[in-house]
Amino acid sequence: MSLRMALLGLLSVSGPASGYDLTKLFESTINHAWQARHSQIYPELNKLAADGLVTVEEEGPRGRKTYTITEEGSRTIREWMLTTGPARSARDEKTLRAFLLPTLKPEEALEVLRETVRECEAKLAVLEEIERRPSRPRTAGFGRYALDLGLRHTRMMRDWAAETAEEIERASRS
Amino acid sequence: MSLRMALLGLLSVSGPASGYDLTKLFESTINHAWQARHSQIYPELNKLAADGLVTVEEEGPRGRKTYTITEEGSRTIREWMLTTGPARSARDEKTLRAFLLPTLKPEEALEVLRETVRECEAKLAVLEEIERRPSRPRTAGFGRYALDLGLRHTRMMRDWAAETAEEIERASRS
DNA sequence: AATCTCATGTAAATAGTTACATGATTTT
DNA sequence: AAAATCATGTAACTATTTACATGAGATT
Repeated sequence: MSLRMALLGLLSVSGPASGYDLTKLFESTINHAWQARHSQIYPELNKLAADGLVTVEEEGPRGRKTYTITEEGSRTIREWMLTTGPARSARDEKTLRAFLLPTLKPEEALEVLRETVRECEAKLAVLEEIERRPSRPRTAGFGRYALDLGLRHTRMMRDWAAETAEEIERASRS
Repeated sequence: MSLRMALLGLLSVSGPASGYDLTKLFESTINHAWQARHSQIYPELNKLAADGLVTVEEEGPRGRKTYTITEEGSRTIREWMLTTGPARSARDEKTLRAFLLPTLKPEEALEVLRETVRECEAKLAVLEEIERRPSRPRTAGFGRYALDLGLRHTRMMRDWAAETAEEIERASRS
């Protein structure tokens, strides 16, 4: 269901787009909250069209199909957004690794944490660069929230890794 | 692969356990980073046993099987933990919803954000309660990192939702 | 005796990944 | 002319969810 909603959401906020566009949009916007390959996106768009939630308004060169969200599609995404249910799937391999840190010896755990700090800082540099450059008006509002959450999440992770490393270091010295 | 590693990790840190125990451990510890039902856990444990990464050392009443991690299992989890690869899957439906907030009208988005704040605060109360009560020695180190990250994540989310709500309110007043 | 919790499993369906397949248009 | 990018798709495999199925032991 989430993939459907992600696609409807992107079409709703960014306007009409092709499967190819959506694949790239996925990568450049919601990538850190949800991932999908073109091999999953194309069939899903066909299903969405069959269900009347999107339409192909335009066919361009190289077989390009431009999808547009329909009234029914808009109603569907709106209802999903307003549905409050605690049944939210959350999977994060990085966090999983963090949980399993105690399986390692202190020196090994330290190395993993330091690597995490480095990765977070690299990601922060990218996100802060995006923050500085003005975005195209079409995705402005959308990008704002996404970016802000991404920045906060990455900083949180970096701080946790750094402080946990310090704690382990202190403990192993005593 | 992640489910295998989660199971090996839990067995490594918490000691021998049954599929039933592991199902509950999953829920009570790494639930916010990874989920798995018993219908996925039981077959995976059988595969792990077939691959020699765990053994059934003990069979109890009601067909209970107590799994223990083997030397090879320990080597496997250790290698996975030390492998740094940027190929980490991360899926979070809550964050996805946050991204799609611009599909809603400001008043609706506000309501969703306020609900998010309430949910985070409820979750924080639970986590802070766990933090206060002393844990059993067997899962102490494990619980520490998991809990700390969970607390930080939930606070980050709450603050983001609250501040974003304020921002939308300010914007809609002008 | 009934109900609850412990305990394990399988089957069917949906979701997601990896690999294969093809061809048009644009850029160098 | 070659290489890069645009563009869509399918097949096979793996992962995950939902629903079905069963029975033992403990508690009320």
